[in-house]
Amino acid sequence: MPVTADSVEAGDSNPFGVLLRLMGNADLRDIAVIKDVSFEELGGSIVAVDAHNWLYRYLTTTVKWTSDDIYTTADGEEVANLVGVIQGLPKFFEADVTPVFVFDGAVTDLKDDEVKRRREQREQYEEDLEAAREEGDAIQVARLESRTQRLTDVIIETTRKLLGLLDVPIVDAPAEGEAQAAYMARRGDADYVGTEDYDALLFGAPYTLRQLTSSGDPELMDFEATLAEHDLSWEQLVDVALLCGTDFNEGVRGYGPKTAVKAIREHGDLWGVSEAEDVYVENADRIRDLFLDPAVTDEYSLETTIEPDLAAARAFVTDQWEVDTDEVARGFERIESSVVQTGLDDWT
DNA sequence: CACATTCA
DNA sequence: TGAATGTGG
Repeated sequence: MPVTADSVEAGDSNPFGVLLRLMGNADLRDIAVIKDVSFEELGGSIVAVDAHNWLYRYLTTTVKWTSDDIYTTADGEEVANLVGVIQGLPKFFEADVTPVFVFDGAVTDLKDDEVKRRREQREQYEEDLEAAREEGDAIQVARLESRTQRLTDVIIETTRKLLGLLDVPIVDAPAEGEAQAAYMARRGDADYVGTEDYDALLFGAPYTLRQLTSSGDPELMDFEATLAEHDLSWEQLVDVALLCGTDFNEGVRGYGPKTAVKAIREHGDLWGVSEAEDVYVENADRIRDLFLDPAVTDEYSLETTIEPDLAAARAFVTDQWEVDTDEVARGFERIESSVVQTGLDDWT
């Protein structure tokens, strides 16, 4: 599947990086076949991690409980991501799981409206935040800060740099990282897609791991089992999502997961439903295509032998960025011992 | 996105 | 029971 630039806004590398979610598709959870797995049984596998999703997860949950000044440099640059990376990687290494971080490329123009809405929303939050700071309302400040959290260029760049020093493979998606990760998994280059996003299912990711950032065991979302469970084709599953709502469209009022599945099965596809039940989904064909045939690339190489330059990585985090916490120190120790023990090192 | 609450 | 809506993270 070649790179198709049709549906991608050329050269527009998401300048906002905002990940405020105005609408998601948690509705898909009710449809998806999900089972619990243990991290141990993933040993030896490769996980294509949706890098933005993973980072965001760390920035909004794990890291935010440490105090700001720890990861804010003298110039006011917030690099909590460095803590997240060092804290999050050991989990993979210790289970002998090789992560591959897939970064987003250009933003799809269909998402323009969405991005615009998010930016406006963010600006509003920042105004409120300023006001809350002036009033000294600490609780409100904390709440709004979590909402304005975003992946800045510095965060993306320093994350990439650090992953590079740790010899963790990186892949650059032409558009959606999620789509690229799913593609790699479908080709068999990765065993799983790692993301919290249910969209992975719509991109046809055979197996998706959720909750990779939390301490418990992950969830496994099974694509084929999901289709079989509801007797749907991939195309039909996407149509179901179009009715419920995706990142690219608002759902049709009155259609949740149950109703949507029922309708699609009854009428075959979205057009059948449109005709029979008088509903309309804007840009349906384009969005459909975005999930079924997204812009992806074969230009990637996966080096599964990880040989981190720990000295350089430590220097980067603690000296250059002056992030020196117990969490970071422990994270490095765990990385050091796990990489050696699990044989991710190439000593042959 | 998860979870709780409310409405039909 | 399922859909819609609001809140917290």
